[in-house]
Amino acid sequence: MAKKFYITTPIFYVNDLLHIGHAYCTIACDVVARFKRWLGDEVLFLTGTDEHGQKIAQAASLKGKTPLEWADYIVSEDKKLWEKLNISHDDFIRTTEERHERTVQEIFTKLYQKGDIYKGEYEGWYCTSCETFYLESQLEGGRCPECGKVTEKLKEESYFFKLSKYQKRLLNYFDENPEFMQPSFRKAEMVNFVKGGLRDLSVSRTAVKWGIPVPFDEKHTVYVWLDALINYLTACGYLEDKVKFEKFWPADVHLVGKEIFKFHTIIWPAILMALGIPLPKKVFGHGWWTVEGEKMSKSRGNVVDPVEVSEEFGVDAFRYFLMREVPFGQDGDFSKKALVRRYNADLANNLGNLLSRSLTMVEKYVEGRVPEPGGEEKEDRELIQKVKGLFERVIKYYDKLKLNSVLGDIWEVIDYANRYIERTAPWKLEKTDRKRLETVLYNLLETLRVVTFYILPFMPQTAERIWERLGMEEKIYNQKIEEAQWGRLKSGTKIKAGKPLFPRIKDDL
RNA sequence: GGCGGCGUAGCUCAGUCUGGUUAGAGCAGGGGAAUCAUAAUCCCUGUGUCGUAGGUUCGAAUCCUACCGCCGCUACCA
Repeated sequence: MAKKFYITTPIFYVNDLLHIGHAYCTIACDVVARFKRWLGDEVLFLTGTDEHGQKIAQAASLKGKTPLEWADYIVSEDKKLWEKLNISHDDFIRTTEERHERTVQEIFTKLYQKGDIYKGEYEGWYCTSCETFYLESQLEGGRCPECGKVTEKLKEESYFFKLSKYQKRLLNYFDENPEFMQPSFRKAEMVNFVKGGLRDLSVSRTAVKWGIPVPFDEKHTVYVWLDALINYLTACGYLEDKVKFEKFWPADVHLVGKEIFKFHTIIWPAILMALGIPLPKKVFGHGWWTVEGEKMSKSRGNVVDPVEVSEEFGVDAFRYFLMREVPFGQDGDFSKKALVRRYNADLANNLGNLLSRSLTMVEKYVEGRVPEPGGEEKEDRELIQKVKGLFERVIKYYDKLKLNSVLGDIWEVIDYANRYIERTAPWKLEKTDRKRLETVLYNLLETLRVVTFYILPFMPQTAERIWERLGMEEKIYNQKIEEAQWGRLKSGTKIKAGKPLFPRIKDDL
């Protein structure tokens, strides 16, 4: 029976176009989703957009649009980006969709009836020109942190979620499920935070009009975070498809940025506990990208546009760089210099050149056809062992989402294959030992063929291109996992030598 | 302020939990080989105060203390 696998990105706020950080998160999910599909799991990979809230209404009116018109525009841009980056999501949820609004209202009502949401008063400092409430701690010298104007203390009617009630249960859960939060250094911060005491959470607003109405009290709208988090339930059929819900919930991985880790590891679990629903198995908080050593920000004007980078270096090179450059979970630095270095060293010199030299030799020495392998010698066995051992090593890393280590292991095999060529020196064998030559070339091609399966989740286009070069007729996407076993390459297959996969980039930057 | 983390080769880091061979890897640099290949590849090449000062120990990058430097978290802004 196929296992299920439910993985999510956050839903991205539609206040602006997406940047490298969003692309990073989504590409990482895509890699994992593709790998799991290859394993034969039934995958639900979800992404989408968070469309409610004051900021969206403001952004829209600034452009002379209604909030929904504005959201529609951003959504169409987001979808274009995911297509460009080869993102293979199964669903794209928008919080303005009817299926979601109904789910949120249902859940709000349920929690209210249960007593976990109650009506109270929210006390805060209100800035009339920004129409926003602030906590005392957010004020800068008693003034609005946004516009600097004087704020006034106001009380607002609000519904509250009894977050405080779940403090103990959360700590117990963290304790009993050490894998729940990753990376571990962020876990410590969360545990600490909960230990410090939890206050009930205001989960409705009367000042915010652009939001989902509280069903039994329409002057309130649902707080955007509650609205947003519930998307994970909506999309797997919480309300409308019991069978689907039973199958996919709980989510296997919520992959989120470190800045929203807390919402996913504290507030979200507490809500689920209140609903009596199992918690997601894992929440992973990834790091941020700086650019040329500097924090990325609009005001600095250094926001990296994923479209631009993919157009300049290729989508796969971009995907590769993001996944390879930084241990997953840590912050990383994006620079063209670093990208070019990775591109040349890993993609052009190691992988690309390995393919080129292998295919050329097959063309020159054995008429472009996969030869018949003969008896194995020591270096053959070493190579084959490396290739065969890849699966076991890689799957451990996938479980921990150490995607950069997955690539590290794949490239170890690629490096080894280059060394294998030097050791066996086929150009000499060509003159001295045809049988041995054929074995060596077969092993090389077979190594490339198997490795291509491992490259596929990271660089789908590249995998497809290598696959074609190797003379495979079926699409690699349709291949079952068994095809990655050593020795499935058929002798006699006609290969297709061609231009370099990754032409070297002159690094005069 | 409170809690936590980090400081190892020019650069990025592994190793520290479970103390014990000459402290490792990649990239960059230097030398050489080879010629199938995208001047790619392969081989050789690092005497590094393992932040500083103490301590524990037969023995510490690894445990403890202090100090210096950097960073994260400290809720309702997505």
